[in-house]
Amino acid sequence: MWTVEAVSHVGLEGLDWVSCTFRAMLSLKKYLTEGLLQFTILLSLIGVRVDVDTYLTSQLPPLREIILGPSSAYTQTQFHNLRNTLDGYGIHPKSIDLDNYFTARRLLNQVRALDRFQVPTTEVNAWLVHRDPEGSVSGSQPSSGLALESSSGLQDVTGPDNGVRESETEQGFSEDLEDLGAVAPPVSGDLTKEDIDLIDILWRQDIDLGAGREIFDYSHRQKEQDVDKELRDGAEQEDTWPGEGAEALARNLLVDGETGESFPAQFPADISSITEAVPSESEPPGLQNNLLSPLLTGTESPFDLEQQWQDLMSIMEMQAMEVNTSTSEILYNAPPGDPLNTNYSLAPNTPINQNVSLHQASLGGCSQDFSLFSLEVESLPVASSSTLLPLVPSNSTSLNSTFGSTNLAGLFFPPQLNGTANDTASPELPDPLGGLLDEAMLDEISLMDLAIEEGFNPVQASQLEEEFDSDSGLSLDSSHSPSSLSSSEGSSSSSSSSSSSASSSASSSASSSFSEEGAVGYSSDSETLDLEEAEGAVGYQPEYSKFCRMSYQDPSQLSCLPYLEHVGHNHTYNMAPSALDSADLPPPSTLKKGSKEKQADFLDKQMSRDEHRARAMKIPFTNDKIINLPVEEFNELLSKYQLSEAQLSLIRDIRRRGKNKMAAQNCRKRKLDTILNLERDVEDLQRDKARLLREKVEFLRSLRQMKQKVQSLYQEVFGRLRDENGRPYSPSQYALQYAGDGSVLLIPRALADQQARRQERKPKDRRK
DNA sequence: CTAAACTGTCATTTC
DNA sequence: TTGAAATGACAGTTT
Repeated sequence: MWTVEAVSHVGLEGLDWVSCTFRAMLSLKKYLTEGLLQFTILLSLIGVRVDVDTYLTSQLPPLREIILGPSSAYTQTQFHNLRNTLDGYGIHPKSIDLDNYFTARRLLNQVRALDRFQVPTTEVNAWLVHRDPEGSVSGSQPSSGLALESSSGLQDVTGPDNGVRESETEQGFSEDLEDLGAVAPPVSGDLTKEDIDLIDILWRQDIDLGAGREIFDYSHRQKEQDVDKELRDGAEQEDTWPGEGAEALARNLLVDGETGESFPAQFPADISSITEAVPSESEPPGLQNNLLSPLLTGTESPFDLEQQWQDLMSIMEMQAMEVNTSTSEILYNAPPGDPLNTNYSLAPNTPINQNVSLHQASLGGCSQDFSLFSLEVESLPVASSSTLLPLVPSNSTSLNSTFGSTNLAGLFFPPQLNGTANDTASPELPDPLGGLLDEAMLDEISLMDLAIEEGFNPVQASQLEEEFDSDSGLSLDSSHSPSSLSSSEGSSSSSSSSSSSASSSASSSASSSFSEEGAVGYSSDSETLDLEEAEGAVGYQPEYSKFCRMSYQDPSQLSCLPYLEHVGHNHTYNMAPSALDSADLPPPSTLKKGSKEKQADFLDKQMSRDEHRARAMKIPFTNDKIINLPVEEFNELLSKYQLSEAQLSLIRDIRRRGKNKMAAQNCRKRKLDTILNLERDVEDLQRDKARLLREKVEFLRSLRQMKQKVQSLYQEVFGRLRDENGRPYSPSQYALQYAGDGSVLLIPRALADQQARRQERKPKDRRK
């Protein structure tokens, strides 16, 4: 259904575009916007990171999410870090894994950067400067094909605001660097103005999305929330324990969104200052768009684009679906009204065809793994004996070709392909972007091979992205933890189901280990417990979503976060009861005192109520153990310590609640699975029903044809029969009867009627 | 600000 | 009989 909607949507857009082709400015901008978007998403889908997203304005916040899924925040963080790494700016010294990762990827990214598609910033800006004298009047009334290029914000670019903006940009950037604890001067020799702008734009876009870089750092977000909370009601403290210095520290220290580095900040947080430094944030699209891309304006509805790209993602999902079912799906989607309607199987033809066009337009040649699509495309005409058949050959050839002008035209002219003129081949369509985008795209496509050689399969990545709802193409590691794989269960009928189970289970070890071990500072064997937890208890751990809601499904990746890396590797704490109190206190004299305190503070915020209670009651072991230990070991553990009645009661409550919590989670998961399974069953049954109905229609049709054939043969034979006088028999008096042995007898009509009646009764009698 | 979704908890039932 | 699991219901929190 969505496919039809998506295609029709694109088709409408396309018609609109066609009608406005030569009026052009708005249309061209729209065209370019869509084109860039499609281009970007397409490449993102196949694993080539083109940061056109960067150049899109804040009006398109969902884009990143659509491309990368909910994990995009993490990817974004990576990207910032990547740029920082590439540009020589400071990365957090503690994030060794991250550094290794980026070191490993640096070459590829540098190579990519060489050929990076950079239409919007420098080149276009310069071009706009040239256009300024003549086209600065207004962008809304383009009179020629060229004038239309002058976007509405041209004045702003070259006007006084530009200088202001640049200075502000640099100011903001230097602030950024300061915030990052940068080791390089704000404008180093390696950094071009373009780079600065790019970074600025990236940053700005992040802010556009509602947050600074900090948004990608959960610790920081959490800390911010906590700090805010503390500021709001400082008396709320439920459980206080020694080490309040951390909180005091938290008031003055903020964690950098990318590096995790602490830095002093005046309240309110740095976001506000950033926003002040970048005044275009709050301004209407004009200036901003100029900065980002003069080709883009605010005319495009984000929702439409979002819809389109969600549809695109859905198409990618469809790629993973079983292709053989397409026919029955078609039947299923057809209006089930009259099964005898001969149009029954033909009804969805139009959507099908549009669907094919969309595939070509959006996905053609994007991967070598396209056999599914071509299969589908080629199999569709079988089911749809329609006038749209001639389209198929061109489509299949296009599918097999690489990105060229043809496919680009298909990419950027989906409207025409999907519109009424389905047969019109794309090559003769005007392609103003042709050369420009061709090269860029081809370059990126060629670079895609590098990515593949790197062990990164874009198709797999996109599928993984769908399955696990995480791990964007540039995630650190596409491998998932064993627990996530093992617990993704066969019961998961749909992607959502599998994603929930996988993500939750994958996260269980990470979340619990961090929240417990990191926060409390004891329990050296929480990992084994976590494994048990993940395997034995279905592994649905909601703390995960609290802890790193952003993207992390793979616990191994957590180590790449600086502030988590410290925690994750912190196995130095032991569970000795005597060490508890000292562990609770932040280590007084360490080099990383500040960060440790901060982490303790942060992780403290992550603790559940029971954990706080346990800490308050000085329970000498982790809630993890309390909850997950078998009864014997649990009792054994209790016997080791001399606990007060209150402590024992609390421990029992914690155990009960913990067990019940997991039970509730399992229960809900089970419920959800049941619902999903039922849903799938219903779908299957409906599919079967549709298939059976179709077969019935076929049988009835063939039966009718055979009857007609028999009737005509009967009449022919009967008409040739002559009596002894050479006259034909009267049909009213005689009839032909088929004998069991295949012979045909001519008998009187009355006798034939009698026998017919008998034969009619017999089945009825049998039924009775 | 509100509705919906999510999550934790309790009470009770089931195994 | 007891403990653990399952589940409905409710409340608090987040989106």
